[in-house]
Amino acid sequence: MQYAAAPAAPHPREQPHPRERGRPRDGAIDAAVLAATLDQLAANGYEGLSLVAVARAAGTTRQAIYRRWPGKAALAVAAVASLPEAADLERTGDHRADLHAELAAFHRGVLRPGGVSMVGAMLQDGADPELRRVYRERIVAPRRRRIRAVVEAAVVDGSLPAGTDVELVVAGCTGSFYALALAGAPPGPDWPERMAAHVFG
Amino acid sequence: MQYAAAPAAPHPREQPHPRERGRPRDGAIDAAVLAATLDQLAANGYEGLSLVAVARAAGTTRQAIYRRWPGKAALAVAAVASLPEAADLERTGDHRADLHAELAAFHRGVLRPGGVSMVGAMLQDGADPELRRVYRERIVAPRRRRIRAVVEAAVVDGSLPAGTDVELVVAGCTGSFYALALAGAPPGPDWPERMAAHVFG
Amino acid sequence: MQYAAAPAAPHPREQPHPRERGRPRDGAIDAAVLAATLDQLAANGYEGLSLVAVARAAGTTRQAIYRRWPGKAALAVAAVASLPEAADLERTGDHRADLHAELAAFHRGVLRPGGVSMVGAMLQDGADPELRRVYRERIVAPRRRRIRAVVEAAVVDGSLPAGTDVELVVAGCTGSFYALALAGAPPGPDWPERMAAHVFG
Amino acid sequence: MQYAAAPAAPHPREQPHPRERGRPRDGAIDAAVLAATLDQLAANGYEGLSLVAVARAAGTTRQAIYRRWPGKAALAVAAVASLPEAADLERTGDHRADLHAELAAFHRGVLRPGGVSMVGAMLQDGADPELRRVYRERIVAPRRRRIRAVVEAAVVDGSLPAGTDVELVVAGCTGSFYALALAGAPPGPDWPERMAAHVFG
DNA sequence: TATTAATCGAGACGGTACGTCCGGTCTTCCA
DNA sequence: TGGAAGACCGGACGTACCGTCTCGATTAATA
Repeated sequence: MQYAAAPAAPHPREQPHPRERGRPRDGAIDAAVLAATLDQLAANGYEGLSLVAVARAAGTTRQAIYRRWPGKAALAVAAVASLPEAADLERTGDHRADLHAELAAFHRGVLRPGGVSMVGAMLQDGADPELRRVYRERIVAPRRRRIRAVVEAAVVDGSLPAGTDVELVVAGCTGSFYALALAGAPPGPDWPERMAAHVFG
Repeated sequence: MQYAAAPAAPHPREQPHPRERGRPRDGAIDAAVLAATLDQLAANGYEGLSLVAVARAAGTTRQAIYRRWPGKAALAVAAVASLPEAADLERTGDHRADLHAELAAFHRGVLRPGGVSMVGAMLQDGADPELRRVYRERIVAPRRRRIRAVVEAAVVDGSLPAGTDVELVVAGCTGSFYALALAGAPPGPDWPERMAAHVFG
Repeated sequence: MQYAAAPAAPHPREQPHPRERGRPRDGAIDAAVLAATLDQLAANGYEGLSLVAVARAAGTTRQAIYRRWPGKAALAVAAVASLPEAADLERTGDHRADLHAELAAFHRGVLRPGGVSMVGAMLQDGADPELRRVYRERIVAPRRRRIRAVVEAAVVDGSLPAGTDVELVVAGCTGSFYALALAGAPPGPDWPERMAAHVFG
Repeated sequence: MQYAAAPAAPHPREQPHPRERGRPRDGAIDAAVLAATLDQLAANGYEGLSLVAVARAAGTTRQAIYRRWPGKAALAVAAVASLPEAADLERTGDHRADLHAELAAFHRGVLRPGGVSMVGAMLQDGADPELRRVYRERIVAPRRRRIRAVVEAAVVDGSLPAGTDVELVVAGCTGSFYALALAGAPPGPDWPERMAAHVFG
């Protein structure tokens, strides 16, 4: 179990009767299923995600999954949505140090088991559109927003030239990691520092 | 196990005897299957790629496919790899124009049906190692080599500063595309030009 | 591994938990599949028995068949074994009439569709040992036991000489049928009577 | 290789031009294929007879088989027809000794590797009718004829009663072996003697 | 001696069946 | 009512076989 589900996430399928009748859902099953889903998703991609394997790994049955989510795609969405969102970092005003800190956080995140695989899964057409949307909203967008803030601040105070194509700088930061991973040469632990030096050389 | 479908080796699986023994493969089947695979890939993505549908669309049988490629994944790689790889481009000496041309070729390639999906598949841990190796050798490495040549030439003649981190520049070129695709904002047709301008601003 | 389809155990595979858990098997499928199998067996013989055709004729799927029997051979055995086994017959004390009745029952059984083919399959070295064991236990042994009882009773009361080789008499009863079938001259409907007369001439 | 093909058997498929042109057939292939076919037939039955396995065991290819026989059924027929026919035995006039000798010959034959399996294969509906016909003519009928001759001679000279059902006596001789084999209790080496004693007790 | 024609090894091809796995739905018992 | 177990349909996957076909290389009788 590599990931912890976000604790505040509401129950995926709203109960028809808000007044809960009968036996209540076992919350431990939600967590175990989501964690197992993330593992499977990272290890085998969306296509290789097997509900029977998830149920087995979570110590429950397929039916318990279908009671909570309408299908495979929704389960994957929920699993990704349960990933903890990185907290905002302190800004020091030293842009290079700020970017270094952001990229170090990104690096730690993407190097978690299955992190790169998850990126790969999200790039595939087969993935459910809703799944990709949630992943972007919860994982990709916040990270981009934070990196962009650092870069824009640098442009404002003249650390970067005025005409800088901010979008490409931001995309190049995380993108260089993907490109190197795809080339079979994932960058080493000094990558965040090198990247920050490259941008603010 | 060899999956390559290089244009110089018309039959996907290298024959152990260079002198071909037995009835030769029907090249029309190779072409029809690859074309049908690309269609299916574009229409339904990798997950929706069905060998029986491919065989039917190609007017042949599943067995003829399995004779050529060991399975669905290899077929998909072969289909993408079978598309005409951009020949080595003329160098004009104008580094910015050269990089623009290279990135335009990359852009065309990655926007082909299933191109991004293929990148995603190759980033996943579950992918067959041999498959990833072939993909890197046939697709990723040549492209990186060509882009690197342009960047290094620019460093040599002073168009880029001496201490430039060439690897990060190269990785940032294609990587920015991946990052934008992952963010749900795949760059538009002016991306090669913007990227070249960004590097050689 | 249990193939038996005894009337007292309606589900072919014994459930590990005597208290049945989960959704129970649909008995109508068992019946429909066995009936379709017998039809196919009679029409095309064992070799021409196709599980997909059986499933289609039974209005179900191959998977439902594989849930019940491990394969084609076991299905064929179950089909033949599923037909009503002659109950123990009343002994009249008239040994000749008793033997006649037993052999008539055997005759009816072995003339059922696929009956002789099944005997042939069970004589072959390639047959699954477990399969042969079940066939012997459920089909062959009871019949032999009943015929032997008649013959032994005849020896006891002097209708047959004291030194009679009972085993050979019993084996000769059913065996003569096999020998004639092998010779391409399967005996006619008077065979049970002739055989009884031959033994108790 | 358990069996030797009959040496005098003519080439299975007549050559269209009696004047042999081109490369002549390799007679060794005929023999090797027939022997391998008999082995496979005995080991796996007619259904389990695989031409690719036969070709491999015979050190040749499927095509060489199809050049000689039109298909699987014809190959099996030819293989069975190649079995050496047992020579007629000397009659001593001692009926019991004569029957003993005949049954001993039958016993030796049926105990050869795959002998019982071959009987089983011939009892199955799936076997080609022509195949069964040839087997009967070449193997079963001569044996029956010889045993019948002994029994009829015994009836003629009064060793057996006048009204004896000769057909059932003959069928019971070999049939008892089949019945015991089917019951999982194949008779031991004294069976020919016991059987002769049983008939002429 | 050169030609001709058939065989041999090898393997592709269409078609069909087998046995396994998964997704999504359902039906039963038990807590 | 939820949970565990498992049956159900539909469909895809990968393997094996049959009978036909098309290659290159070989081998002998003929021209």
